Amino acid sequence: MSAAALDPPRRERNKQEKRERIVAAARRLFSRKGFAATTTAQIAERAEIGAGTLFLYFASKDDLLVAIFREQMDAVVRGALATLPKRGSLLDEMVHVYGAMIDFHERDPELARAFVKEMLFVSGKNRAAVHEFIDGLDAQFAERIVLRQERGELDASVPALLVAENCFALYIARLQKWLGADARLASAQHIARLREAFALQLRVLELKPARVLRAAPRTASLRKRGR
Amino acid sequence: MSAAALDPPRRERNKQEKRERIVAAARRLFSRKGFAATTTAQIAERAEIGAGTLFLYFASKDDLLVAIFREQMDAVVRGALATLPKRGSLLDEMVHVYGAMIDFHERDPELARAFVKEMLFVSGKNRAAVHEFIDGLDAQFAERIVLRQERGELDASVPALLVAENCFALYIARLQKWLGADARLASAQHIARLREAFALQLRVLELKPARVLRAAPRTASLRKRGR
DNA sequence: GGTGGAAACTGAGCCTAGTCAGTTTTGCGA
DNA sequence: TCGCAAAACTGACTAGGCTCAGTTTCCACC
Repeated sequence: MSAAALDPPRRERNKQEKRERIVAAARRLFSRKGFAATTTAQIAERAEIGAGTLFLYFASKDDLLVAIFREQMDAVVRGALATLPKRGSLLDEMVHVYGAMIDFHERDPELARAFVKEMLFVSGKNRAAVHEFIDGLDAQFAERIVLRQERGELDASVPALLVAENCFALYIARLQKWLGADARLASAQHIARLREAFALQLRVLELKPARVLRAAPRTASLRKRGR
Repeated sequence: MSAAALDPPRRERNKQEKRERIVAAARRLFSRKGFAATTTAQIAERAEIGAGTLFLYFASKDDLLVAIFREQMDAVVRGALATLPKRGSLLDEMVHVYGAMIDFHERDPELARAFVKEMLFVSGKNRAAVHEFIDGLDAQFAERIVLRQERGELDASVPALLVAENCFALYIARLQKWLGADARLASAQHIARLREAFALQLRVLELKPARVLRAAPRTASLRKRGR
């Protein structure tokens, strides 16, 4: 009926719209009842599709979560990059961006937990998207490192991309530790920890003469930081 | 019958023995048919217990996997620590130990994948065990760092434990990336990558005058390493 | 040696992610 | 306008992890 003046890609449009309905339904239910307590049948019902249709769009419930979350992380990172502190140090910039992600994760730790657990293990289109996200982030910071290296502020003999990749590794590993814990630290504290870790990695970029200043008493270097 | 001269803790002994049977059955089935293809019912049958009994000993199938794997990793690390290269650098030592773990993971990537995905998110007794394992490993390396700091070989102003923790983070993050990939690199290549990452982190420990030697051409620092 | 109650155990059955044979919708060429 | 192949969709069904009400085993105390 009335299949009149629709752009040729009607099929495509329908599909896209259906996908949106699924995502919207899932988002709502996940945040309302939690990830584990939401069934795929409920999502399908709310999206007004058959129970099996959901799996034509997403390979699994986990896949769906990762797709949703990754899109949101994109926005978070874009926002953070747009509000970088003027004249801040590289460390400040990194903490600003990664801190924004951490704050976001803190809003719904159960979802974040499931996402962080899955993100590196999804396959298919989502896997590519996740890795593009990570590579993009690494590239952003690598660029900012190079910028400073060219300005002579940082040691130019250090491979910038590798530093950026290492920082992401520090972020993800600590995030997992944080979210994996039953009793969770406040995000502010977690960010402070991450800053320490970053600072240590970024020291390799410091120009040589600048160091040595505050030499700690030797035994202090093994001291356990309060947990 | 003949319940004669058994030590009082019979209950305890039975429990321990039953746990062993479950672990043995699971190990065998997992390595024979893979993790996903093994059902908890099969494990229970082989261990000669009821289907529900398994869950009195392990909270979930994942929990069981983590318990088994962690015990094995203990052995791997003990072995690697016992065969540390004499007179090797700190980097050599780290690559020796973490490389042994990677080689172990390569033997059964499907199991390793499942383990690595779960290990930081398990709860209960297993969670404590996993974190003891990690903390123990970090402490080992921190000790070796301090040793060299005291000998004057490394910069004593750098917090040793934090360096060790960062290295573990690099290990775990890269391991996840490696195991998450569909087409997997040979472990030797993966170890080489990890070595690079470690090397970069460990530079912070170098004594100041030693650096600058081979200054790379400035633009080279962003160059993408071949993948 | 008997007994009460706790700890350990069992397996039928529940729940839900994911499948697939069959049905409907769509786009296109005649 | 019609026919038809391919794409999209459906929901009854399956598999398997996990639960829990009921049963058995164990042991401390009489």
